[in-house]
Amino acid sequence: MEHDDRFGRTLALAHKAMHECIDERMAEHGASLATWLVLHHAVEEPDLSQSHLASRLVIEAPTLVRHLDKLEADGLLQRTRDARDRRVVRVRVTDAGREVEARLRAIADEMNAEVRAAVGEDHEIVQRALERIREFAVASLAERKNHVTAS
Amino acid sequence: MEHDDRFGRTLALAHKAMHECIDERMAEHGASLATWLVLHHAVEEPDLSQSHLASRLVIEAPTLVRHLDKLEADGLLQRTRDARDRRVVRVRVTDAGREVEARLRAIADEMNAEVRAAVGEDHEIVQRALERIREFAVASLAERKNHVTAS
DNA sequence: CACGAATCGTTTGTCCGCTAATCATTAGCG
DNA sequence: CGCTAATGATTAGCGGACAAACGATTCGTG
Repeated sequence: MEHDDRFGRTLALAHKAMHECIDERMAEHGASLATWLVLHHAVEEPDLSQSHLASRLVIEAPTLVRHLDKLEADGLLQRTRDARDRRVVRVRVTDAGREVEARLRAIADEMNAEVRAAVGEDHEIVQRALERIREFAVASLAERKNHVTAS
Repeated sequence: MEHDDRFGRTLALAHKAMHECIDERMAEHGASLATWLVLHHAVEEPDLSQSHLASRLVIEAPTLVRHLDKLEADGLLQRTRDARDRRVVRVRVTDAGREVEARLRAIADEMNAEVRAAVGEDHEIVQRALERIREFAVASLAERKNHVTAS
């Protein structure tokens, strides 16, 4: 009783605990999960524009700006205006940034392996289920927006 | 390729999409997921102290204070100082608050059912897996803190 | 070619979460 | 008894997300 077996609640609590755990581990290296994600995607795809990088990260442009401000101030990446289209800013990770990213990625990979082990043999089922949840929610949201614009 | 099959990422994206979807539905009633959760737990267990309510919600006391400020200003609940221990504040939902809570709970239940359907027959497996993830992360975090205090 | 529309990055302001510090009150112990 | 310690709520301030509005630039169509 009182266990509140709502799916969304379980999902939220699992997410919160895992996020907190990773954040804590990365904090020992003076970083955070959010800034690592930026750094990671910027390493994976060099010279992205900020808007493209934001869409890879599934965050909005203003959120990205602050992370880039911090990472640039820490000397982990550089912002350069594109010569051909002077509106866009290209993001490039420095050597120091690549080193930090590698250390943080090791943490993320380790955490990932531990969680996968904790889940056990069902991890593929679970991962697919999570993807379906996301697809459903995104579709539901999109449909709602259509109704609004149609009204 | 480039699919980034990290478990934590999938979890985070599913959580984000579902949270956004529920928030959007509740926004049509002038509410948010966060404030509904407060209202809901306050209805379920009347006359809780704020610190106990916060622990039920798995948020910190200062976070709760702001939600209570808003809900009280909207006339959905009342705060009264306990006579026996004048430090504690007891939270009681008003009739208007109960009405709003019921409407929002209907939204939550509907969303829950839809997500469960989207997941399919594996929903129990998935829910248990999410609970294991949380347990692992919480345990890992606690152990880390022990090491810190022991050092 | 020129002017209105779209695009890109940024600023501003809000929401929700946290920690650290503060204030009132109560508990406990000398 | 009285003083210190602990407890409950609050305030202040920060991190990370968002939307809305703004300047700068480029596009596109007349």
